[in-house]
Amino acid sequence: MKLVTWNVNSLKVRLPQVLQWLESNPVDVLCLQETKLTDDKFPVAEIEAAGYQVVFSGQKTYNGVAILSRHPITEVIKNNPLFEDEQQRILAATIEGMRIVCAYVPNGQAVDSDKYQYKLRWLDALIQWLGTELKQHESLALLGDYNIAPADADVHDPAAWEGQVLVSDAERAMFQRLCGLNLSDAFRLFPQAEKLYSWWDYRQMAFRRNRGMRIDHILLSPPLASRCIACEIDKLPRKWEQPSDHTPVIATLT
DNA sequence: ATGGCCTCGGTTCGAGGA
Repeated sequence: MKLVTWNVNSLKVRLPQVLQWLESNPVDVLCLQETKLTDDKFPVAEIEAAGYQVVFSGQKTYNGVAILSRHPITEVIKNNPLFEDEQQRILAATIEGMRIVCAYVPNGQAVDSDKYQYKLRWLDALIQWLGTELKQHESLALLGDYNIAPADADVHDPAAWEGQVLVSDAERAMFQRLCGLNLSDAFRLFPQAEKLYSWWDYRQMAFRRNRGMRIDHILLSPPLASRCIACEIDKLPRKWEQPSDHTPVIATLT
């Protein structure tokens, strides 16, 4: 069983890459963020032709999430019922007995901005809601672009980023509260090489210099964590022409 | 020192991302 998250930064632009990646990486569940498509423009036919069922929740220009699955998708929820939000950032569904939550956490822009306060409120509400979801679904996976680098090991230059958005104490405390729901960071269940990241800025040749951050995560509740045998970041699509600035993160379960 | 890119909408520049 393979569960994947990938912020594609426009599915309109990246659909060929998503299909190409799936061809060489057949997976069970693929959560996408930043589709940037209204639902009427979502490429359902192309994705179904590739052998996947799909649910999605989008809006114009910004945000937008989708879940692709080899298996039947049921109990779909769009957005957090505890948090009034015009932005389409959450999609939850039950697949093969697992509660799959696809999340695009707000970026936050800067720690002194309104968007940062929105990010913290959004995360607080997510934690509240996941608490209730976990009571109903023992096997839960939260996959997505968290826009949080949980520790300095997840940041190419911790000193330069200290206190900034994506690494601030308040954001990291939110990540720890998520883990406090008894969710495990799949990536850290295993020994990993140093300086592995999931996002690199398009500017400054950041990818070539490996100046990145690990901000895309897969958190697993205990029954799924105990089944998890690997978690990897696939850097290959970041090397393609016209790439997303994020790469897929893959958890393999027995 | 600063910003350096990409996407979108809608026109050729601003907003947002991270």
